[in-house]
Amino acid sequence: MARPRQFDEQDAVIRATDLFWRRGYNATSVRDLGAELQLTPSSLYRTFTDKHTLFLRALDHYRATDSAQAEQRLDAAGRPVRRVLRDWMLWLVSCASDGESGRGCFVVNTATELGTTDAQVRQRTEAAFEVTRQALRSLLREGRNNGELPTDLDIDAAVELLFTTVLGLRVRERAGHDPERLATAIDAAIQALGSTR
Amino acid sequence: MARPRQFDEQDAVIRATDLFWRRGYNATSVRDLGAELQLTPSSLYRTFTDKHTLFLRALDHYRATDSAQAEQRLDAAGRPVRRVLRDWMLWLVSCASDGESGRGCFVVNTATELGTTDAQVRQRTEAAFEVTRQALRSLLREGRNNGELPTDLDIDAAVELLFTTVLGLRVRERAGHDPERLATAIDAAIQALGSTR
DNA sequence: CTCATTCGGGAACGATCGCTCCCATACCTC
DNA sequence: GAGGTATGGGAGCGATCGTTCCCGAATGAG
Repeated sequence: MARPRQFDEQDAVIRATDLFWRRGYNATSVRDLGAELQLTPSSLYRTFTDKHTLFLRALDHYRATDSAQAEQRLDAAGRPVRRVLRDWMLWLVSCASDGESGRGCFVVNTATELGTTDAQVRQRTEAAFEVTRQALRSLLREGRNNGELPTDLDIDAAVELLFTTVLGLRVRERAGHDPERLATAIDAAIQALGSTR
Repeated sequence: MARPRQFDEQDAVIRATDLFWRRGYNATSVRDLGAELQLTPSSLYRTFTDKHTLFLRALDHYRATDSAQAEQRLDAAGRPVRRVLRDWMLWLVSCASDGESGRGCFVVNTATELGTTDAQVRQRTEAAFEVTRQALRSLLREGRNNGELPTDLDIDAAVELLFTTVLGLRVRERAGHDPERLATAIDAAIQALGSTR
């Protein structure tokens, strides 16, 4: 029934995610979004309700694509655990640098910009964080079980350290820090897991 | 000559720092600042030129007080290096929680919000980061020299790991994460330094 | 005291903010 | 084809943005 859309809603969400990711929530205006998504204010509001709702959509899309890809790359699937972890972290601080640099992580940027002020946003960032922690936990458990990591490794402590390190790496990538130094930090974090094997 | 100020400029900078710290640059309006600093727009602009310049003043003030205090707490002065490091990191994630929580680190918040877009801001955040790294380096060197840390400790790598961890801790404090988990991450980071002594 | 100078207070500038409304247009259903 | 419906385009809403200007008040210098 009625006239169909002339734009792809999913594509619009992708462009919105990119813009929010680079500039943050407050620095991105509805008119910026309109120009980037190539749709008028009326279409934008009819489709996405308002700026805040579109931002939540962008966060959800980021989690369903970028975050999901990160989680997938953490799946060992028989490969050496240390290698998987190292490649994963190196990818985290370099993937955003393809083409243009300093985007960091959309979730981390959002968490620091909005803090705990927005309940809906916080729920999503926390969920994204928890997924990462769980993926790290699974990987470390697998490494400990198959002997690649020390049998007395404190998984909970290692997860907290690695997860915290990852957040720091994301901040540093956003801040434009030297990739070699980030690589040094990554190797040090992995070495902290212990020396078995 | 002429009429003197009725307000304390330094006190105004302190209040401005507090506001920028909590809300970030873009989310803080000049009128918000005026209400907090209890001065009219004309006084604000006559004294601080404009919003951006006042923000730089706030960043400088933060570095001269909070950052300087952090650096000071990293000075071992004969105390055990691990203990100094642990107390320092615990203080980092708890000091901002006195009274009101989730402020994180003003420098980290700024670096993630503005990224590398603002040259004047970036210069200041990078300078603050470098000070922290140097303080960590000095502490680790002292620990290695007096036998508290392994003699074969890779100082550069350890600095990168600790510094990255600290940034992650700041993000997590801002995000309202459980202090106990942050403490777990801190202990894991220190344990990663090695087991001598 | 006089005067130049800077102050505090506040109105108001143009621009932009997030958002709404209207209408001709284009499509699906019947 | 006719009718109902959601679309795209765009003017424009009130509010707020960062900033400027003006003016009476208060002060130090001569």
